[in-house]
Amino acid sequence: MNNISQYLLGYGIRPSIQRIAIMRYLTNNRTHPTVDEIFEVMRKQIPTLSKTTVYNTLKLFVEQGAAIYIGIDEKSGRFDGCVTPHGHFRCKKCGKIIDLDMEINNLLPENFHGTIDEADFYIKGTCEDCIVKNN
Amino acid sequence: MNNISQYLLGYGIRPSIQRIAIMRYLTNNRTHPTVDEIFEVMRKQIPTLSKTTVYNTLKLFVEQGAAIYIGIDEKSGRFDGCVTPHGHFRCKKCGKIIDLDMEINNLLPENFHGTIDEADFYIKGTCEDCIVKNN
DNA sequence: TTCACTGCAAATCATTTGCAAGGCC
DNA sequence: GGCCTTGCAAATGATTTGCAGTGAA
Repeated sequence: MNNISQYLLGYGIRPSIQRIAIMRYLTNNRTHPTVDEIFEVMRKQIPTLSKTTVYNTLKLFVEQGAAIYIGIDEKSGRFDGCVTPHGHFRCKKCGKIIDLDMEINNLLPENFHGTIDEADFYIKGTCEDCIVKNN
Repeated sequence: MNNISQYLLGYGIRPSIQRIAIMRYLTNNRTHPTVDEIFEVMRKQIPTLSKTTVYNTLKLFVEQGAAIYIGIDEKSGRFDGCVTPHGHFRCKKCGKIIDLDMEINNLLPENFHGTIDEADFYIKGTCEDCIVKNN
């Protein structure tokens, strides 16, 4: 019983081989991958893996709160294994997504009276690396 | 020459019948509609209207800065004719999207050094109406 | 044995593209 | 005439669904 199994169990998720592998990938690689990126990398380790399972698994993770869905990319959804509230920046040049440390809950407007399940701050522009490279 | 034509010309967009109608719809109805919602309403006024034209037009508006794309809905893109920076809240119960008045540019983290093209603050949860109705 | 999980294939849905016709300068 | 705009149909790509096989409690 490894710590990823423990993590999943803490969110009420049964740890199967596939689920452990996908969660391990998410936590080891903070690249905010798409379903396809996860699938392509994981199939090398688990050749029988189906893309449906990747979809199922990520959907389950998000529903149970073990991962978060990031909608900053218009083309396809991205996922983050870090569930602590923070913002996201996407570079329009290189496509990279960078985490922004922000206390999002402090930023809520005063005149807002609903309950909050999720909050994300999305920024798009050009990252420092691309500015330096003059891309 | 009406004021919507003027508005579009100010963004370098030639005002065709379709473009004026779609921009008028966006500014008169602050409902953050999807392409499909716009198409269904507009085809009653312009029966020959094609969904492709709605896509083309909204894409052009966003490129030219006359409207903004809202990625808060995982299913499909939404659009806002108000280009002044502000946040968005989506109620998970009724699906409604509400504008949040916020000076988004004041919220950027200090350690961030990229350039910014777009910024949006997304919140999801339950709106006041749905809380009152106990939906 | 039962029930959850997996994986394949087919279906669906949003969006894009190719291309021909129409309209404006 | 030439170019921009439009609209239809087909293509694409992401995601979901149906269903049968597998495996673990």
